[in-house]
Amino acid sequence: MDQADKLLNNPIRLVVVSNLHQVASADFTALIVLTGATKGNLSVQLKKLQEANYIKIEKSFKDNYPNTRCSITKKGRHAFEKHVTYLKKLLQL
Amino acid sequence: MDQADKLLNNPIRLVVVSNLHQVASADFTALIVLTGATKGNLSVQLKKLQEANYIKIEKSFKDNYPNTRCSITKKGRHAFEKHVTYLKKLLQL
DNA sequence: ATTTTAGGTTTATTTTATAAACTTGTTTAT
DNA sequence: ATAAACAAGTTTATAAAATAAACCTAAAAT
Repeated sequence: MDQADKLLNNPIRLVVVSNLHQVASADFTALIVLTGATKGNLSVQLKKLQEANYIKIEKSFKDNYPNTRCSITKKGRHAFEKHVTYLKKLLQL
Repeated sequence: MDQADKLLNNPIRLVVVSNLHQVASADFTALIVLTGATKGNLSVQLKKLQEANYIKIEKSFKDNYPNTRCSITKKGRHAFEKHVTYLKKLLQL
């Protein structure tokens, strides 16, 4: 029934998904600042979210530099909301 | 400043601490039921919480059987409350 | 007396998290 | 024009964590 979402236990991924739940999209650099993660770590965590189809990653070039832009998917949004519901119940919020 | 508590990322530990935050004490068997964890896993997670001084573990014999009773410490309570505050802020609750 | 149940712990294994090292290309300084 | 520094990531090696299987000790049941 009501369970913790395994992907959303990790604090970096939770911050990312929580943010993408609010903001249409965010790029790699913004997520580095937001999470405080190293680039390598963020790269791995984003790939996991993408593989689970929680987020969509679009690569392009911006001002001559590679740019990685992330946005939440319907599935990701749903998972996030379910996880929040679970937490609220557990923590009595 | 405001950060996720590493020990409370794990869902089993979160459920345990959340419960002990409300109930004076709970024994091993009750926590097995509550968390749905295997005995081995719960044993490990409780030890981690104890090593961090988040919970106190008292062993005795009850009806001739060993009985492991857990309760939250001041430090555990504080950590839990801080973590909840962090989550509320992050998730906008 | 041996099998099953109770209440755990320890150990082995898999998974996960993380940072260091690497890659590819761009801009700036010499 | 070349070298050095910067930008934006990815891959890989390593450390840490999660988990379940196997194990232990004793009690109760058959």
